[in-house]
Amino acid sequence: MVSIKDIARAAHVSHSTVSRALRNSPLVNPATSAIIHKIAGEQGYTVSAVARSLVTRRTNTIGVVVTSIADPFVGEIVNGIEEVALAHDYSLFLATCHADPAREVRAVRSFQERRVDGILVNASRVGALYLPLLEEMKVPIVLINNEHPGQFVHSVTIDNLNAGRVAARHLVELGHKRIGYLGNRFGLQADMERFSGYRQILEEADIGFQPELVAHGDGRPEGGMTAMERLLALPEPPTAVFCYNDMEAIGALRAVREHGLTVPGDVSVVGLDDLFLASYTDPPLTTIQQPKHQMGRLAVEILLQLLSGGKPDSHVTLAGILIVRQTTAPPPAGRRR
Amino acid sequence: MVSIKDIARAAHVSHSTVSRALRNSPLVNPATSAIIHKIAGEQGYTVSAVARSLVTRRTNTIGVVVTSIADPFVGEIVNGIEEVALAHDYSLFLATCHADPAREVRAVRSFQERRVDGILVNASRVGALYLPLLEEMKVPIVLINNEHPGQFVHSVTIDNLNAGRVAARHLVELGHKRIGYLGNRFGLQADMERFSGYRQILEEADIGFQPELVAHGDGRPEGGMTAMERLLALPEPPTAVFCYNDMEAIGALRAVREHGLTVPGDVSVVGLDDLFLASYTDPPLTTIQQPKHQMGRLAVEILLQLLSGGKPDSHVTLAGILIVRQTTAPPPAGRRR
DNA sequence: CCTCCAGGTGCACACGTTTGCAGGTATCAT
DNA sequence: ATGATACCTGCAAACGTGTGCACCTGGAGG
Repeated sequence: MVSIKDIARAAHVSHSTVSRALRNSPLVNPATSAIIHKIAGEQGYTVSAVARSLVTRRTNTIGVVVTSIADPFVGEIVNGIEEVALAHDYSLFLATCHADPAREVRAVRSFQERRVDGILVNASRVGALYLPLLEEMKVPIVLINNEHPGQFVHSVTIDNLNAGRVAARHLVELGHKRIGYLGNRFGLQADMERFSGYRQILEEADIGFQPELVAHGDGRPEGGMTAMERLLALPEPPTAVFCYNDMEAIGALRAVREHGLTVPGDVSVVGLDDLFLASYTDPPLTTIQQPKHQMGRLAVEILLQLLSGGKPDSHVTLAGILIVRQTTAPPPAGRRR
Repeated sequence: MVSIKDIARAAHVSHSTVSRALRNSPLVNPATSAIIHKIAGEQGYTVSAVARSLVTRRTNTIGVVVTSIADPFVGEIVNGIEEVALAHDYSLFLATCHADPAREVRAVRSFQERRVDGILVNASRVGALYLPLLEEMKVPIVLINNEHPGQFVHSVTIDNLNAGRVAARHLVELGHKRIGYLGNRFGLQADMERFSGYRQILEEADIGFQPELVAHGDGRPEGGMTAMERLLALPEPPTAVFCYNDMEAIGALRAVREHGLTVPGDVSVVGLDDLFLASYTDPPLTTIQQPKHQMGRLAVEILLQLLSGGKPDSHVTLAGILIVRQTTAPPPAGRRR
């Protein structure tokens, strides 16, 4: 592996000059610089980021910890992250935790050792556990889809409360009276907030909250399916459900289908996320669009501001948008009052 | 940021001893080791991986370049990669190239600078371009889902040819005579091989290859949909299609639906990949299962063998398995001969 | 001819580790 | 008392790069 000293020897200059030349410093004579560049090219030199990082105390890396990279939702967020990271010449360390706090702290600890410039966390389950640790390390951290009270912590989320309200209101306006909520038992705050929004609308519409219409899945199709089956087994099942996310909604669609009912004829379904596949369900899914890509971008931008000494807003919330497709309709005639 | 020298000062020993103690070297006295560990804990010391890497000439990182991390297929592969990487204390650099050769070489170059111990590439479009460059760098590289003749290059793929054969044979055995192929114009070898398998079976079954029954998408639902529309617009459309992957199959399902036809009543559909969502399409998708997770795992394992001086098989191919769900059935009665 | 200045270059140290080698101190056998 | 041995510790060099500072050279101005 060729180093700047090798080049220095070949060019009959000191390694300092080589270092400067390769970084295109104006201090070095254009002629010698040209020679150095030429030799560097011939020898196939590539600078060692690790040696550079040691002296500059900057690694130009950011650590990203997510629940599961196989989840399309986080995939799109990471896509956004990668995009702006690349644009600023930052590289990404990726770690998954699969909702396991132990793995999450392990990932963060590993990032520490690697001296990442900043950390992005999607769906933290522990937070409090290692956040104090990070504070003393002074590694800026941005939470995605998860807020945390600490004053050194920044976050970007969607407005979950409002998303719940918008979804529920859509169903109310269609004339539904029995509206279920398919939650996510691993959803933490996000689940609570979406539920709150849903409940608020029910109260405001004088429909009232009916606890038996709430079931919890696991955020994935399987969980959505079994949760929906529970609701369909009720003596008087709901005519509409608002799902924690699109994945559960997909499971719900299947449950309805297997129950011999149709969507939206017998029951309306609203998702949340607007994954690419929401357009390809049958029928196409009505959902709340979450600006996943933008969330990723924004998270990195906040991080970069922090790194350059800026003082960005500590908690950014984005609005979700209702996308009406074909899984929602007025309740079946026999069930209207 | 506290270093090993700070601890040395506090413990009244040399930094060498601290280094050894923290790595639990048997050379150091258990008593002093205990003191050092205690102080290190109090001061919140974490070793600097970058300084260590500089001297050990190992970074314990591996670079992963993929087309798009938002693609569920690559997501599952990366999941497998991450799993065994974590188990061996390797961290992952992630970069996406979006099928852009320029971005791909840029990613690889960045990995070079970061001195990754090895590189994993999913779906290379250039390969030849930077592979020679890598050879002289002696960075082991494993291609996933893409072979390359170079003798220093390793790869893991599924048996595409056989996958094409299995899919086509399944349709032939159901009685289909007009079987279409929905390819991927960006699929390169994989597309060619799957197509070849499909074509072989048609020849062997004395059905013969009909060029008009082949259309190409882009590997995503949109592309699959428009390609399928072209086939459906034929005077005598196919009664079955084999799709390059599940994503295109999902698009195909939608095209059929919007054309007023049913699956599998009017046309059968076979996908390839067996994404998690294949179970949740309507009807659930018949497909060839690709061992995505295992491919990721295997790729890393090969890499690790290379890193420890082993000589693993350079080209591993895995078998796909036909998963029959509900998108395939005999052709409609009127169309049978 | 002397002085000054600007443009280039090199010296030396720093960054935080790891590690071969030498040295130092007990303990023990001779 | 001397030597050998085992155990522990420190010295110093190395990894590859960046950078403040001093130095040198040549040319311009006085």
